[in-house]
Amino acid sequence: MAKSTTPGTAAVRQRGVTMKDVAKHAGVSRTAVSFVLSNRENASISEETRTRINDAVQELGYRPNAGARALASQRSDWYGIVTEIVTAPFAVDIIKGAQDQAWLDRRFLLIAPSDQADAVGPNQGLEDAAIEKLLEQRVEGLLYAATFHRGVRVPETANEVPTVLINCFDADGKLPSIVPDERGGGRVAVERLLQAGHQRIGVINLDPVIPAAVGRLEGAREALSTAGLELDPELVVSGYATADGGYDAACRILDRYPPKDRPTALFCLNDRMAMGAYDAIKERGLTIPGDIAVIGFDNQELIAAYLRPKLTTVALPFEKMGALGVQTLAALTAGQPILADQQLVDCPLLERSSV
Amino acid sequence: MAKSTTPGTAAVRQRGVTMKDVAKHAGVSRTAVSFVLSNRENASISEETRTRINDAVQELGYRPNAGARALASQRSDWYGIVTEIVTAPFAVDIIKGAQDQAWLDRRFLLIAPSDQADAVGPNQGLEDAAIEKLLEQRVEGLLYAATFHRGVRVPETANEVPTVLINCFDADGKLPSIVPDERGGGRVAVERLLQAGHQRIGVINLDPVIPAAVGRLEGAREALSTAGLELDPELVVSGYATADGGYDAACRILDRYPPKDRPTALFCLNDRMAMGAYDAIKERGLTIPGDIAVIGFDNQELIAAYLRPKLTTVALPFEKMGALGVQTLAALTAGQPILADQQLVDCPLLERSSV
DNA sequence: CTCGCTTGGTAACGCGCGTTACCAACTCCG
DNA sequence: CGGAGTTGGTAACGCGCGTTACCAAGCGAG
Repeated sequence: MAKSTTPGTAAVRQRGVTMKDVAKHAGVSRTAVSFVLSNRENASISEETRTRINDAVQELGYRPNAGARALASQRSDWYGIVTEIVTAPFAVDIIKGAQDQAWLDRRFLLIAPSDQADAVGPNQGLEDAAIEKLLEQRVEGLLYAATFHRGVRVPETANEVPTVLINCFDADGKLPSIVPDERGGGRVAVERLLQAGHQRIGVINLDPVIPAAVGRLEGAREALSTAGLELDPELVVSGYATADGGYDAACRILDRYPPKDRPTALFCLNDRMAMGAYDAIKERGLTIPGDIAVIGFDNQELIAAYLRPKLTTVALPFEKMGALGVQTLAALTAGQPILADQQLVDCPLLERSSV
Repeated sequence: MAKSTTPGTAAVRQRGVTMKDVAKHAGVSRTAVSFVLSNRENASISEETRTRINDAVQELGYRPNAGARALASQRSDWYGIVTEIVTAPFAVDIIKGAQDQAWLDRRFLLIAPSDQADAVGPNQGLEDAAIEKLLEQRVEGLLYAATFHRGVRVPETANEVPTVLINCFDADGKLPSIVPDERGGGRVAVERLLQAGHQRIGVINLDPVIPAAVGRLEGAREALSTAGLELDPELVVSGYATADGGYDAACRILDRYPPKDRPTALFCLNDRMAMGAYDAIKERGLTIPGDIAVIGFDNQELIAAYLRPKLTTVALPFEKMGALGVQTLAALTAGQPILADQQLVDCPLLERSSV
């Protein structure tokens, strides 16, 4: 094999500089090298040899072998995250948040796919296999993240290592979890509408059984009751969680009343439905927010930030949940007690131009 | 520490079953265990002891230690991907495609963040650090992926290992890359419009210097000239690559002509601009696709699939590029020659309802 | 019987590193 | 001057596994 270093071909060999090479180059023992590289407190290495070793590291371009280190030290500095987000990237910011936090903690995040989404799908095995693979890598903790807030059942194997659920909770109630504060989000949304002077507020609801719908609606009810109002059941309509569903629901609610009785604001329980509601409103010659204010939920950037007018909405704190997941895991692996079995994370209001 | 196996706490210990344990349990040597587990051809292990060993593996719940294996065998089965996609997840399907393919090849994908996006950003160091970390894990190959098609400069260190660029190309022209066939995409889009009978086609252009704009426009020109038509420069307007930009551009193009001279179709060079164009069209009381057909580019699901009517668009083959990246890497690490320095991947037309 | 060959294994080394035990040479103090 | 403590290191083991020697028993052929 030629010595050429043609980039991008297998001819480029790993340099393979080991601690032994460094030691020889610096004229010391391998142990000494290990000591200075790991910055041991009670090392007792003279300043002079210390710099000599560091120089050798530089000159040879030594790079520690993480695998060997993990083997010897019995800790890998890895967390694993298994998630269907890889497959359905709606909540990809969870990964981002986790990744960033892990990076800060000088840890690596091993990302493995799952497909729990379709319950007992065709390749249910994938998830178990993924966890198995992660454990083979000797991850020190496991994150389990879902694309939408719901109860899940985590495979048994996950119990071998500290595990934290993100954007979902353990149906068996044994594992700690981190979920959005849907109720608080619903409350803040309706408070915003009330503050803008709206009293008659229509709600475009999701499938009423999912945790998101339950929580957000409850929050809405709370906000209204604090203002001395009640949620008129007639003003709550459900639909498919799509733009079409939102369009249909908005049409129903808008056409049901004469203009003066019409709600002056719509709280759409997700942004996709808000997108459909926009069409229904514009189609009727009404303006946003002039005639009807709209507030969404989820803060799907691609929708909320590009609708015209831009959609005021409540954000799902994906990134924060991811980061908190890693922090919680760090606490667990360090043997610290967890703060709470289920941590709620705020859903902040994002003001744009539709209210 | 109590023996309780409270899940999710540090009390749960790694089981730590090693090959030695398996060997003892099966009454054989560790070597024998290693042989059957790695399915050696010329093993010469009797069928009987083979099953005895397998049983022991089952009973003890033995799980190989990937790190130790990597250390001994001098191969990690890992690829690294460094990408700003973690930060700006527009092209997250690249990761998905790569991950799936890697999974098929029984390899792991180590995902590390980058922020090349902002040229010489505040933490330019992040990228180098990320690559460094990946090399410490002894990845066998490197993928480098961008959120949008452009030239990049990859840090030197990446040369120590086979490297493939995805959705970007090496500004120095040394590394193999995989990019979308923008020109083919532009052609197929305009062909679709021509086929629907449109002759007067407006183009809403991106920033004219980026590769995507150049390629797509060239493709459009090709399609027209094949049909004996020419691209009227007056019908090409540029704008910011946002919904607002698309709205403005569409307004300009629509208001410039009397109805009979107006283009009957708009080719928007990305979906966000198409989203804005929708508004401009509807605002003028025109229907899609009745009065004006619209075709987009990128296939951003959240936009294209939820616009009303659903947007016909050309898809960027993110997933395929990711998969192809891993395949190319596999070929490189196996010492096979690469197929081509720059591989183009088809951008397929996605028919929906706006043409 | 003996030589050579197959079958069914095992002992032992090394991968790169963390860590513990130990050791020689210098102080310092009485 | 002798012993205790400090400074500046080193030898050697083990982490879990792949792999290469090597070896004993059985067996057929000459």
